[in-house]
Amino acid sequence: MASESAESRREPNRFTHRELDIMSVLWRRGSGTVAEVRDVLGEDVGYTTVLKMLQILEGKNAVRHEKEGRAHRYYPLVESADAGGNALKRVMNKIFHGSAELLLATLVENREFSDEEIERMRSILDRAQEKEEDR
Amino acid sequence: MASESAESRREPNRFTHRELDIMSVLWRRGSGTVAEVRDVLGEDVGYTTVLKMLQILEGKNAVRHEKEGRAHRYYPLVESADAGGNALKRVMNKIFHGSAELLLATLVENREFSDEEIERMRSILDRAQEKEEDR
DNA sequence: TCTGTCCTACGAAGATCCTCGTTGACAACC
DNA sequence: GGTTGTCAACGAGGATCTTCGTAGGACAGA
Repeated sequence: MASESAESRREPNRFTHRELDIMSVLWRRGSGTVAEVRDVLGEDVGYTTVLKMLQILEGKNAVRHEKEGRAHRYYPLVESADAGGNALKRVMNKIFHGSAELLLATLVENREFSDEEIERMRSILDRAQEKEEDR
Repeated sequence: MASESAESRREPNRFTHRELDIMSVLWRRGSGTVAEVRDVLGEDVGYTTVLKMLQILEGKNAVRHEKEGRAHRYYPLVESADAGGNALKRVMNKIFHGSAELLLATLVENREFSDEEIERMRSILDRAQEKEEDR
Protein backbone atom coordinates (compact mmCIF):
# COMPACT_ATOMS: atom_id res chain seq x y z
CA MET A 1 0.00 0.00 0.00
CA ALA A 2 1.64 3.16 -1.16
CA SER A 3 2.17 6.00 1.22
CA GLU A 4 3.32 9.30 -0.13
CA SER A 5 6.72 10.49 0.82
CA ALA A 6 7.00 12.89 3.70
CA GLU A 7 7.92 15.61 1.28
CA SER A 8 5.07 15.34 -1.13
CA ARG A 9 2.45 14.95 1.54
CA ARG A 10 3.17 18.31 3.07
CA GLU A 11 1.76 21.14 1.01
CA PRO A 12 3.74 24.37 1.04
CA ASN A 13 3.54 26.77 3.96
CA ARG A 14 1.68 24.40 6.16
CA PHE A 15 2.77 24.67 9.72
CA THR A 16 2.39 22.35 12.64
CA HIS A 17 0.75 23.55 15.79
CA ARG A 18 3.78 24.86 17.52
CA GLU A 19 5.29 26.17 14.35
CA LEU A 20 2.19 28.22 13.77
CA ASP A 21 2.29 29.54 17.30
CA ILE A 22 5.75 30.81 16.65
CA MET A 23 5.15 32.15 13.16
CA SER A 24 2.17 33.98 14.56
CA VAL A 25 4.38 35.88 16.96
CA LEU A 26 6.85 36.77 14.24
CA TRP A 27 4.10 37.98 11.94
CA ARG A 28 2.65 40.15 14.63
CA ARG A 29 5.92 41.63 15.79
CA GLY A 30 7.78 41.59 12.51
CA SER A 31 10.68 39.78 14.15
CA GLY A 32 11.77 38.31 17.44
CA THR A 33 14.52 36.73 19.45
CA VAL A 34 13.99 33.43 21.20
CA ALA A 35 13.36 35.21 24.47
CA GLU A 36 10.89 37.63 22.91
CA VAL A 37 8.92 34.90 21.24
CA ARG A 38 8.87 32.92 24.42
CA ASP A 39 7.61 35.89 26.40
CA VAL A 40 4.58 36.03 24.15
CA LEU A 41 3.97 32.30 24.20
CA GLY A 42 4.16 32.06 27.97
CA GLU A 43 6.37 30.35 30.48
CA ASP A 44 4.97 26.92 29.90
CA VAL A 45 6.96 26.57 26.70
CA GLY A 46 10.60 25.87 27.38
CA TYR A 47 13.25 28.23 26.13
CA THR A 48 15.10 25.54 24.27
CA THR A 49 11.86 24.36 22.77
CA VAL A 50 11.27 27.72 21.17
CA LEU A 51 14.85 27.83 20.00
CA LYS A 52 14.54 24.40 18.48
CA MET A 53 11.32 25.26 16.68
CA LEU A 54 12.90 28.37 15.24
CA GLN A 55 15.81 26.29 14.00
CA ILE A 56 13.42 23.84 12.45
CA LEU A 57 11.51 26.66 10.79
CA GLU A 58 14.78 28.02 9.52
CA GLY A 59 15.53 24.62 8.04
CA LYS A 60 12.25 24.87 6.17
CA ASN A 61 13.05 28.35 4.93
CA ALA A 62 10.13 29.81 6.81
CA VAL A 63 12.34 32.17 8.80
CA ARG A 64 15.86 33.54 8.69
CA HIS A 65 17.99 35.08 11.38
CA GLU A 66 20.49 37.85 11.90
CA LYS A 67 22.97 38.17 14.66
CA GLU A 68 22.04 40.75 17.26
CA GLY A 69 24.58 41.03 20.01
CA ARG A 70 24.99 37.56 21.34
CA ALA A 71 21.51 36.51 20.32
CA HIS A 72 19.76 35.80 17.04
CA ARG A 73 16.89 37.82 15.74
CA TYR A 74 14.48 35.86 13.59
CA TYR A 75 12.47 37.22 10.69
CA PRO A 76 9.62 35.49 8.89
CA LEU A 77 10.26 34.62 5.28
CA VAL A 78 6.83 33.21 4.59
CA GLU A 79 4.10 35.83 4.30
CA SER A 80 1.15 35.43 6.59
CA ALA A 81 -1.14 35.99 3.62
CA ASP A 82 0.37 32.99 1.86
CA ALA A 83 0.04 30.75 4.87
CA GLY A 84 -3.46 32.11 5.45
CA GLY A 85 -4.50 31.53 1.88
CA ASN A 86 -3.48 27.92 2.09
CA ALA A 87 -5.10 27.39 5.45
CA LEU A 88 -8.32 28.98 4.24
CA LYS A 89 -8.36 26.88 1.13
CA ARG A 90 -8.02 23.79 3.21
CA VAL A 91 -10.75 24.78 5.65
CA MET A 92 -13.01 25.83 2.81
CA ASN A 93 -12.57 22.58 0.92
CA LYS A 94 -12.55 20.10 3.76
CA ILE A 95 -15.17 21.64 5.99
CA PHE A 96 -17.27 23.99 3.90
CA HIS A 97 -17.58 21.86 0.77
CA GLY A 98 -15.56 24.42 -1.13
CA SER A 99 -18.13 27.12 -0.50
CA ALA A 100 -16.78 30.55 0.40
CA GLU A 101 -20.30 31.67 1.22
CA LEU A 102 -20.74 28.98 3.81
CA LEU A 103 -17.40 29.95 5.22
CA LEU A 104 -18.33 33.61 5.42
CA ALA A 105 -21.68 32.80 6.97
CA THR A 106 -20.00 30.78 9.69
CA LEU A 107 -17.51 33.54 10.25
CA VAL A 108 -20.12 36.21 10.84
CA GLU A 109 -22.23 33.89 12.93
CA ASN A 110 -19.47 33.28 15.39
CA ARG A 111 -18.62 36.86 16.13
CA GLU A 112 -20.30 40.21 16.41
CA PHE A 113 -19.09 42.85 14.01
CA SER A 114 -19.51 46.58 14.22
CA ASP A 115 -21.11 48.53 11.38
CA GLU A 116 -17.72 49.84 10.41
CA GLU A 117 -16.24 46.40 10.15
CA ILE A 118 -19.09 45.18 8.04
CA GLU A 119 -18.79 48.24 5.87
CA ARG A 120 -15.16 47.55 5.28
CA MET A 121 -15.89 43.93 4.50
CA ARG A 122 -18.48 45.07 2.01
CA SER A 123 -16.00 47.24 0.26
CA ILE A 124 -13.63 44.32 0.03
CA LEU A 125 -16.34 42.53 -1.92
CA ASP A 126 -16.89 45.61 -4.05
CA ARG A 127 -13.28 45.72 -5.02
CA ALA A 128 -13.33 42.03 -5.88
CA GLN A 129 -16.31 42.62 -8.11
CA GLU A 130 -14.72 45.54 -9.91
CA LYS A 131 -11.69 43.45 -10.62
CA GLU A 132 -14.02 40.81 -11.99
CA GLU A 133 -15.69 43.31 -14.32
CA ASP A 134 -12.40 44.57 -15.66
CA ARG A 135 -11.59 41.27 -17.16
CA MET B 1 8.57 22.93 32.99
CA ALA B 2 4.91 22.30 32.94
CA SER B 3 3.35 20.85 29.87
CA GLU B 4 -0.37 20.68 29.70
CA SER B 5 -1.99 17.31 29.64
CA ALA B 6 -2.89 15.85 26.31
CA GLU B 7 -6.52 16.44 27.14
CA SER B 8 -6.38 20.09 28.02
CA ARG B 9 -4.11 21.01 25.17
CA ARG B 10 -6.53 19.87 22.54
CA GLU B 11 -9.32 22.33 22.01
CA PRO B 12 -12.70 20.85 21.14
CA ASN B 13 -13.48 19.65 17.62
CA ARG B 14 -9.98 19.98 16.37
CA PHE B 15 -9.10 17.24 13.98
CA THR B 16 -5.82 15.93 12.77
CA HIS B 17 -5.08 15.75 9.10
CA ARG B 18 -6.42 12.32 8.45
CA GLU B 19 -9.28 12.76 10.82
CA LEU B 20 -10.36 15.82 8.91
CA ASP B 21 -10.10 13.96 5.63
CA ILE B 22 -12.51 11.41 6.97
CA MET B 23 -14.89 13.81 8.68
CA SER B 24 -14.99 15.71 5.42
CA VAL B 25 -16.34 12.68 3.62
CA LEU B 26 -18.95 12.04 6.28
CA TRP B 27 -20.10 15.64 6.23
CA ARG B 28 -20.45 15.58 2.49
CA ARG B 29 -22.23 12.28 2.28
CA GLY B 30 -24.09 12.37 5.55
CA SER B 31 -22.76 8.95 6.51
CA GLY B 32 -20.48 6.25 5.26
CA THR B 33 -19.14 2.77 5.74
CA VAL B 34 -15.43 2.13 5.84
CA ALA B 35 -15.45 1.03 2.23
CA GLU B 36 -17.44 4.08 1.11
CA VAL B 37 -15.15 6.49 2.88
CA ARG B 38 -12.16 4.76 1.47
CA ASP B 39 -13.53 4.95 -2.04
CA VAL B 40 -13.64 8.71 -1.76
CA LEU B 41 -10.21 9.01 -0.18
CA GLY B 42 -8.57 6.87 -2.81
CA GLU B 43 -6.74 3.59 -2.87
CA ASP B 44 -3.60 4.93 -1.32
CA VAL B 45 -5.16 4.88 2.11
CA GLY B 46 -5.40 1.40 3.53
CA TYR B 47 -8.73 -0.08 4.44
CA THR B 48 -7.71 -0.80 7.98
CA THR B 49 -6.33 2.68 8.28
CA VAL B 50 -9.70 4.18 7.53
CA LEU B 51 -11.34 1.76 9.92
CA LYS B 52 -8.89 2.63 12.62
CA MET B 53 -9.39 6.36 12.15
CA LEU B 54 -13.14 5.94 12.36
CA GLN B 55 -12.70 4.01 15.57
CA ILE B 56 -10.48 6.73 16.94
CA LEU B 57 -13.02 9.35 15.95
CA GLU B 58 -15.69 7.32 17.65
CA GLY B 59 -13.58 7.29 20.79
CA LYS B 60 -13.56 11.06 20.62
CA ASN B 61 -17.31 11.19 20.16
CA ALA B 62 -16.93 12.78 16.76
CA VAL B 63 -18.84 9.99 15.04
CA ARG B 64 -21.12 7.13 15.98
CA HIS B 65 -22.00 3.97 14.12
CA GLU B 66 -24.93 1.70 13.43
CA LYS B 67 -24.86 -1.84 12.27
CA GLU B 68 -25.76 -2.31 8.64
CA GLY B 69 -25.65 -5.89 7.56
CA ARG B 70 -22.23 -7.09 8.54
CA ALA B 71 -20.72 -3.65 8.21
CA HIS B 72 -20.87 -0.48 10.27
CA ARG B 73 -22.28 2.74 8.99
CA TYR B 74 -20.72 5.82 10.54
CA TYR B 75 -22.47 9.12 11.16
CA PRO B 76 -20.84 12.39 12.13
CA LEU B 77 -21.75 13.69 15.56
CA VAL B 78 -19.77 16.90 15.29
CA GLU B 79 -21.34 19.50 13.01
CA SER B 80 -19.18 20.82 10.23
CA ALA B 81 -20.20 24.33 11.20
CA ASP B 82 -18.79 23.81 14.68
CA ALA B 83 -15.54 22.40 13.42
CA GLY B 84 -15.41 25.15 10.83
CA GLY B 85 -16.04 27.86 13.36
CA ASN B 86 -13.17 26.65 15.48
CA ALA B 87 -10.87 26.25 12.55
CA LEU B 88 -11.69 29.73 11.30
CA LYS B 89 -11.15 31.24 14.71
CA ARG B 90 -7.77 29.66 14.86
CA VAL B 91 -6.75 30.80 11.39
CA MET B 92 -8.09 34.27 12.06
CA ASN B 93 -6.25 34.63 15.35
CA LYS B 94 -2.98 32.98 14.50
CA ILE B 95 -2.52 34.17 10.97
CA PHE B 96 -4.70 37.22 10.45
CA HIS B 97 -4.10 38.97 13.76
CA GLY B 98 -7.72 38.38 14.70
CA SER B 99 -8.93 40.41 11.75
CA ALA B 100 -11.89 39.04 9.85
CA GLU B 101 -11.39 41.69 7.19
CA LEU B 102 -7.88 40.54 6.48
CA LEU B 103 -9.19 37.02 6.28
CA LEU B 104 -11.93 37.96 3.86
CA ALA B 105 -9.53 39.97 1.74
CA THR B 106 -7.22 36.99 1.45
CA LEU B 107 -10.13 34.75 0.63
CA VAL B 108 -11.34 36.87 -2.27
CA GLU B 109 -7.82 37.43 -3.50
CA ASN B 110 -7.16 33.76 -3.90
CA ARG B 111 -10.15 32.90 -5.96
CA GLU B 112 -12.36 34.42 -8.60
CA PHE B 113 -16.00 34.80 -7.68
CA SER B 114 -18.96 35.30 -9.93
CA ASP B 115 -21.29 38.25 -9.50
CA GLU B 116 -23.87 35.95 -8.03
CA GLU B 117 -21.52 34.59 -5.43
CA ILE B 118 -20.45 38.04 -4.42
CA GLU B 119 -24.05 39.12 -4.26
CA ARG B 120 -24.86 36.28 -1.91
CA MET B 121 -21.87 37.07 0.21
CA ARG B 122 -23.03 40.65 0.39
CA SER B 123 -26.40 39.58 1.61
CA ILE B 124 -24.75 37.48 4.29
CA LEU B 125 -23.17 40.67 5.53
CA ASP B 126 -26.52 42.46 5.30
CA ARG B 127 -28.14 39.89 7.50
CA ALA B 128 -25.35 40.14 10.02
CA GLN B 129 -25.83 43.87 10.11
CA GLU B 130 -29.56 43.62 10.63
CA LYS B 131 -29.01 41.30 13.52
CA GLU B 132 -26.61 43.85 14.91
CA GLU B 133 -29.20 46.61 14.68
CA ASP B 134 -31.84 44.56 16.43
CA ARG B 135 -29.86 44.45 19.61
C1' DT C 1 40.00 34.47 37.98
C1' DC C 2 35.76 32.76 39.46
C1' DT C 3 30.79 32.80 39.25
C1' DG C 4 26.48 33.65 37.37
C1' DT C 5 23.83 34.78 33.32
C1' DC C 6 22.41 34.54 28.68
C1' DC C 7 22.91 32.56 24.54
C1' DT C 8 23.27 28.66 20.71
C1' DA C 9 23.77 23.81 19.47
C1' DC C 10 22.65 19.14 19.50
C1' DG C 11 20.79 14.85 20.50
C1' DA C 12 17.66 11.98 22.50
C1' DA C 13 13.37 10.91 24.71
C1' DG C 14 8.42 11.24 24.97
C1' DA C 15 3.97 12.17 22.80
C1' DT C 16 1.07 11.86 19.08
C1' DC C 17 -0.30 10.49 14.60
C1' DC C 18 -0.81 7.28 10.96
C1' DT C 19 -0.18 3.01 8.91
C1' DC C 20 -0.87 -1.68 8.19
C1' DG C 21 -0.40 -6.86 9.22
C1' DT C 22 -2.79 -10.38 11.20
C1' DT C 23 -6.59 -12.72 13.17
C1' DG C 24 -11.08 -14.42 13.47
C1' DA C 25 -16.03 -14.00 12.25
C1' DC C 26 -19.42 -14.60 8.84
C1' DA C 27 -21.61 -15.55 4.45
C1' DA C 28 -21.87 -17.01 -0.44
C1' DC C 29 -20.46 -19.97 -3.79
C1' DC C 30 -18.37 -24.08 -5.71
C1' DG D 1 -16.33 -29.26 3.38
C1' DG D 2 -13.21 -25.98 1.31
C1' DT D 3 -12.41 -21.61 -0.80
C1' DT D 4 -13.06 -16.85 -1.49
C1' DG D 5 -14.51 -12.27 -0.26
C1' DT D 6 -15.92 -8.85 3.09
C1' DC D 7 -15.91 -7.24 7.52
C1' DA D 8 -14.34 -5.61 12.55
C1' DA D 9 -10.79 -5.84 16.08
C1' DC D 10 -6.44 -5.19 17.85
C1' DG D 11 -1.84 -4.29 18.42
C1' DA D 12 2.54 -3.08 16.92
C1' DG D 13 5.68 -0.33 14.22
C1' DG D 14 7.19 3.72 11.97
C1' DA D 15 6.89 8.60 11.10
C1' DT D 16 6.40 12.98 12.74
C1' DC D 17 6.04 16.48 16.24
C1' DT D 18 7.39 18.46 20.58
C1' DT D 19 9.93 18.70 24.50
C1' DC D 20 13.89 19.32 27.19
C1' DG D 21 18.58 18.07 29.27
C1' DT D 22 23.14 18.96 28.72
C1' DA D 23 27.21 21.03 26.89
C1' DG D 24 29.85 24.83 25.64
C1' DG D 25 30.81 29.74 24.30
C1' DA D 26 30.65 34.68 25.47
C1' DC D 27 30.32 38.24 28.52
C1' DA D 28 29.71 41.05 32.93
C1' DG D 29 30.58 41.88 37.63
C1' DA D 30 32.70 40.58 42.12
